[in-house]
Amino acid sequence: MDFNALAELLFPEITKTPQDYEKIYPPRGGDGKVTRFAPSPTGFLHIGGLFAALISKRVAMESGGTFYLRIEDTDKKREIDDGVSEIIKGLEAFGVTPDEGVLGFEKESGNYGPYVQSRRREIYQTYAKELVRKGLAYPCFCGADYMESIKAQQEKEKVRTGYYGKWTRCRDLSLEEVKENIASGKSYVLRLRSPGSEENRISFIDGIKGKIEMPENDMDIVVLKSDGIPTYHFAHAVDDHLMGTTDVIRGDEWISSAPIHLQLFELLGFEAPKYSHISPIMKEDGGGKRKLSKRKDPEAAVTFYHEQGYPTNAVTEYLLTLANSNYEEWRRDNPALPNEDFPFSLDKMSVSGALFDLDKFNDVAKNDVTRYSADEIYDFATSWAEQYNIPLYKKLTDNPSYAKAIFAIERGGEKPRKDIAKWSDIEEYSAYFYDFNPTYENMPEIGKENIYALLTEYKKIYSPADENEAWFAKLKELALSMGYAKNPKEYKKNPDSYKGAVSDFATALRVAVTDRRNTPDLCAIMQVLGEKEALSRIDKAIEWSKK
RNA sequence: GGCCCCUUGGUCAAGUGGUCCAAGACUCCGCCCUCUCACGGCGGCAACACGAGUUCGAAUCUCGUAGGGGUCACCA
Repeated sequence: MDFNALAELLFPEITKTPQDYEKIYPPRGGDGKVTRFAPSPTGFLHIGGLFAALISKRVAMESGGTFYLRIEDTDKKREIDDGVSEIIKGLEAFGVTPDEGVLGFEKESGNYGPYVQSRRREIYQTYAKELVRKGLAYPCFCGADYMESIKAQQEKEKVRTGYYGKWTRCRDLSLEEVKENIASGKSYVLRLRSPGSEENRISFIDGIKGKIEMPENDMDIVVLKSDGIPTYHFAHAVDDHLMGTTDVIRGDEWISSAPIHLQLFELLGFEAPKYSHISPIMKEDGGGKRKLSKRKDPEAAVTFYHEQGYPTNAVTEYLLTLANSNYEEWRRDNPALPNEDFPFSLDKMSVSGALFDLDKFNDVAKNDVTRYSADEIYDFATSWAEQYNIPLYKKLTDNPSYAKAIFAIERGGEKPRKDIAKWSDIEEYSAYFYDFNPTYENMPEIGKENIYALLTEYKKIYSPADENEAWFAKLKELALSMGYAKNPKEYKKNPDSYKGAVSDFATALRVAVTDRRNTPDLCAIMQVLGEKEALSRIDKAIEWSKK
């Protein structure tokens, strides 16, 4: 067989050679690691994708290397319209921005492009042609029907399914036969003539899982589809070689095709990258675990966190705790540092899949929120509300300083509150500052007449300028003078000698002002409300207690 | 089914042959602090999948079993 003739027959229009491309894309120099995120634009960005991208970026950052974004759009059937922009938007929202590659629609940076596979057709074909020339690839005219029939036969015989060994009908077609087939208009794919054998064992060192040993690939896998577009396997080898990727970090569903990839790199004369296969993020499902599914689980889509209003940084922090469990410890020791400063390490990655734990995530988010100032929270919350909660947006922007004052209550300091995990919590958290329609059903059980007396007396001593300590001292003094015990314990000891405890008084006042039993510091709340509003609320409660 | 990966409390996990009658975090519970809640402090429940072997000694090494996951496309 004259492979050169076959190559020319198949790729007459390809005039470049691999050497030409090697010149155009010279090795990158420097010893930083080059990583990439290479999704296909088939849907929203998945949390697992974000996870892989985050890790890839950190690995590059850690070594002073480069992290780039490549779009694998070789399957036009599954592609969706906004796929690319969804991915870019998603990455950007969570701060996983690429240093190089695809930046937006028709927009990219870097010297190793194009970074969109559909624009690299000629490159793939050049390398495919070379493969044919070397006798390592051949056209295959077996259609879907034949593939199905051998699959059925193989299943019947209980042997491995696939195009290999004696099942390869087109492997040894003569040049004449190929010509005839093409002339008669038959479509074909280009297959690898795999030199491998199932008997041989190959192994590689995975950056996360360690040594992995598998049988060598002996399948004549498709390299170019009938439309001349490469399969993932082939595009992966060509692109990651040409783009100088040193470390491929991807989901562990790829482990099983690693032998194909290793073989491809070898046959093409490329140095294989270091592979690190990360386990998928799982979800609890009726006692068992399963991969987070884009279909069934809303929290699988990165947009979920956006819609709920989780701080984007909290998502990153949680993902980092899943990736490197020492992250939490580091965070505790360095509460003020940006998470970029954390020394990320691939070999601390867990080998098994972690369950996504919403409780834990909420805790991470709450802690994250405690680190923001009232102004920052205001900015985050308004931009979230503008998109997802217009009534809240209106409230917040009508009076920014009022809103900021609300967020400032008990913020900062030694004992930060952890009420807010996500911006959508703010509506409920701040409700009584805006709409006040009290039911008073939370009033303490001390009798309306006592509440009446308490509140009327309180008005006389209320001084809006009082700070917490003075404020409470006054309240306590008044309560004691009116026959209340200094604490619940005291009251319980002698319930008959008191009308209640100071805490009942505080609760009555709290309910009068907020209609809730549980709130942050009441003194601060009254200050934020202002003297007029506070007094009017107290009056309202007094009115109620008269009935 | 073949091939491959995985297996420490409910969850995330530390642990690389003795320092482990197994750390820490989340959740839950109790107590303390306390004007409520929260925060914080103290304490509690709760785990090395199972079985053999190697070894003076195993969560840690080996083998087997079981369970979970992945993959077997002209999808990535």
